[in-house]
Amino acid sequence: MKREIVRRSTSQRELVLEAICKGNHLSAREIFEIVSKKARMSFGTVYRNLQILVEEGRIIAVEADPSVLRYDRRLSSHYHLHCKKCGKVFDMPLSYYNDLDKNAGGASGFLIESHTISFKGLCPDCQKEA
Amino acid sequence: MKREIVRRSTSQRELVLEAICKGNHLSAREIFEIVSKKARMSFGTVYRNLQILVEEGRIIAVEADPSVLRYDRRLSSHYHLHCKKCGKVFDMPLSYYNDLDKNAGGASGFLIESHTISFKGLCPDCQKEA
DNA sequence: ATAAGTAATCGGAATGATTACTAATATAAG
DNA sequence: CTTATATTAGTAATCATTCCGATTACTTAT
Repeated sequence: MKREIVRRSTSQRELVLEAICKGNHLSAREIFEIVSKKARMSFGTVYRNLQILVEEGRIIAVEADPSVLRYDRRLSSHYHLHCKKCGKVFDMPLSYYNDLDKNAGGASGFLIESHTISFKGLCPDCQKEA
Repeated sequence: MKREIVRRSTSQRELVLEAICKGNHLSAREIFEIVSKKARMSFGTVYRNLQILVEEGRIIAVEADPSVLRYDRRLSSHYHLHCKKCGKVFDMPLSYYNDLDKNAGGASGFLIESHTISFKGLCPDCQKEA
């Protein structure tokens, strides 16, 4: 019998969410830097609120850059590209392959919940410089 | 004019490679624990040799578990599943979608080098327990 | 065989992301 | 307003990974 946690609305949580919605694939550090200018804010608070927002399904954690988790507002599932040069993460204009989970699960014996596809390459800006 | 680095064969490097080939998707820490029983070995040496072996194309780094890089002998490109419960990483029996890179690059303006697909779910053993 | 040049090693310190902890604060409900 | 407890700030701790300086050990040429 676990007690139900009743979430409270706090300015810090709303500011974190706002930063994510305005920004693009921000890291916890970047979010902290934006939000700490507008309100008193500690690092732990950023991380805790990111976990809560993910749990509530309001944002998603993006793992395209292996060195750092990035966060994005929740839209329909999609894929990402990580630019080798500038390190930024971009959305890829492909829709989610629903069939992939079913197909991959069937033959293999794994119970598949979801998948992510991460592309590696160069973004348009970095191609120009090269 | 960059000087060519001439690699030397060392017992540490061979032991790292051997551990990877015998094991399955080991982390740097796990490799260290195996190899340090057989020879004098420091952490930095494990990491340096992992980088070298990846560079030489003899092993690959697998990013399916976001919290830690794992290493695998180099086979034909394939995909991985990260079990939510036990945390292990498994090979998925699917062959690499060569077309995906071409298709995704064409429309988007990105120059795509490669992609990875990571599945999340439960491995057969963990399904039984649940 | 010896010396020179340099790749590789050890061991530990440094870094960077993330998590954990504690006392103080703030919110929702009665 | 009071109470219960979710949330916070601030800091310490953890964990993976990288970096660095001194030493060791291959390799090649003498």
